[in-house]
Amino acid sequence: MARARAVTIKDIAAAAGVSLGTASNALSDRPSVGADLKERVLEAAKQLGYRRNLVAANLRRNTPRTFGLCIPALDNPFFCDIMQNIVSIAERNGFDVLVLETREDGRDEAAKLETLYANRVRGVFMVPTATWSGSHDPETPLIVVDRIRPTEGLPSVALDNVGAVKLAVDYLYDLGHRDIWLVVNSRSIWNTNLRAEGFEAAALGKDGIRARVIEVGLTARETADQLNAELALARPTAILTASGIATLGTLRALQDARLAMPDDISLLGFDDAPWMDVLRPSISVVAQPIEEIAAQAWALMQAQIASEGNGRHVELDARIITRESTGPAPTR
Amino acid sequence: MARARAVTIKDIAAAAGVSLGTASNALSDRPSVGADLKERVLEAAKQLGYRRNLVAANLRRNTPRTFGLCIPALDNPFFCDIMQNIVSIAERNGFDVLVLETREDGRDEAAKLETLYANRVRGVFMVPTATWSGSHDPETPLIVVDRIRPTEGLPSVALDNVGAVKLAVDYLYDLGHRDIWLVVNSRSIWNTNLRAEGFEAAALGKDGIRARVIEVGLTARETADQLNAELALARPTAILTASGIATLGTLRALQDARLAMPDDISLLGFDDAPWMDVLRPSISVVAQPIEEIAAQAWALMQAQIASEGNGRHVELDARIITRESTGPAPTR
DNA sequence: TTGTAGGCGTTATCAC
DNA sequence: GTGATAACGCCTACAA
Repeated sequence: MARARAVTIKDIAAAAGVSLGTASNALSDRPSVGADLKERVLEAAKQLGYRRNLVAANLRRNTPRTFGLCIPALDNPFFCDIMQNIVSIAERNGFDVLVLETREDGRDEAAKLETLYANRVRGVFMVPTATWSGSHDPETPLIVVDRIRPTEGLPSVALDNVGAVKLAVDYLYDLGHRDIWLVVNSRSIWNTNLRAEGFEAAALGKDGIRARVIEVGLTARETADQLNAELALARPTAILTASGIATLGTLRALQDARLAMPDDISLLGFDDAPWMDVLRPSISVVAQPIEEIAAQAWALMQAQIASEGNGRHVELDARIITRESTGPAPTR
Repeated sequence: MARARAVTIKDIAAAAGVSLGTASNALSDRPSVGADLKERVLEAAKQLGYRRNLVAANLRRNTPRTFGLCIPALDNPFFCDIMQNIVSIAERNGFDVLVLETREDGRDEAAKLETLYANRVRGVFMVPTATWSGSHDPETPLIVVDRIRPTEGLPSVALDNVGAVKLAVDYLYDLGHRDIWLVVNSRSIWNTNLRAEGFEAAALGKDGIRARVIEVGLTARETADQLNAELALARPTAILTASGIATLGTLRALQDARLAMPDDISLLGFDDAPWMDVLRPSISVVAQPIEEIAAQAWALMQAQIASEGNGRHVELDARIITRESTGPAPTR
């Protein structure tokens, strides 16, 4: 499709009988232009169906109205939520978002970042993979989202993972649970490992609690199978999970073991999902404040662009959504 | 953050001691450049950390390496899957994609489309809202995805909705079901209405079948409540749903009514989701070929760019994923 | 094979 | 308040 030449500012300047500069000023709504001329220019623009060429504009002003977003997996509901919120805020502020998927691949990630830089994005929001080298363009503001890694002090925003788990343990403890398991997919993942550490730390401070971390595979199926094996040997009164996948797998294991929630056992999931609110019993969860995470990421980006608050790290609090899967500990 | 001037082609030309044109040719890997010079240029580029400015390049050649994607809702797993697949294909082909969310709002949609055009995207993939005016830039290839509307012949790709439902009805009929309901959220939505029509048509051709369309509200909760009311009065042997939301709501209703799947009743959902495979019983579904939809959308886009096959419409077949929620009709 | 120069559509800086 | 004119960084005839 050979694109016809689009109508440019020059065309409308000619049509309105003004100079190119004046046309530009009028179209950009700059103060220094007479009301009558402005009218004429705008009219001509509408007549000709003028559409500002943002790529030219961006080239000229060197501050594009585009942000970049690097997400590990676009088919993951949690990341989709993050994306949805960031895109939404950006749009509200008149920015576009270039979305790239890194598929949890560190090599790829570096290439994706380069692509973003080649497009001269104004800044990058990034959920880094575990293998990210950390290398980035110091000229382009970069906000790390959700996953903080023990690296150079990049500005970042994430859940207070330790606090979240502590909240969960408190909640279960107050319901009378003394025998609690944490199901975690892999302690080699930074966030879930933090949650496991938080779990152990929280348990340490409680009287008469028997807390145990069950480390399982990365899929829901593996989680279910391995948890089933554990449940054949012993049984807690409550299970807390450290991720959405773990929640799903645990749910399956409990159904396989014909344990009723919350009468036989309480289940407190991690990360909310629409179906959790609908199923019977609906699933209580530790929910991340995704909107707030996105809002803080945006705020950090603005600060970074204004070169304030370099390297600040923001941690946000989780909240517990109480539904039907959690209840008082059974008295045995 | 006042961005320092980035290193340009001019800088590396100077550093390599060649002319600007040669530098450009070398960096673009054009044939007409000596091996030694090319080497020197590439070396200089690496030394200085040169990064091609794509916005300048795009401006010059007027064929950006960016596509636009308009999606109604970024928090919907089905659309996320579509997006993931399109983004993935685009990336594989060296293109970026600008993602915009229309929130099912037709006014917004027009504005979003304008944004994309302002960025001079190479083409637009779009899942249109019900209220889309259909207006678009004839110069920019537009591929309609998932939702075909009875409009001007835009190239489009979608599920064969009628065929999908026919497949589902055949499947249930063969299992012995004669009393089948279709739960559909709203017949004012084009796709789900097609599914309802397909359901009625498919049932017409079957001996001794009693088929009924239950139209419910737009949320899973409403679906559950309204279906519960219906189930109090009568009960089919199988329920087919017309969307993911409807599936979720139906599931809740069945759990509320304490109907066991598949012994009391069979449930065949629409659109697959990870949790459906994990829960007990796992949910059988009519699944859309999302990868193929994305691949076809891409192919249509390429054809459109080459100005072939204008206005072609592609329909793809659904397939049934048999899991535990469907089984032979109970003999009463 | 290499260098030169014009232009893509804007914005911004000047004179007027 | 308005109008030339010079960038922005790159690509690409075309000339050398």
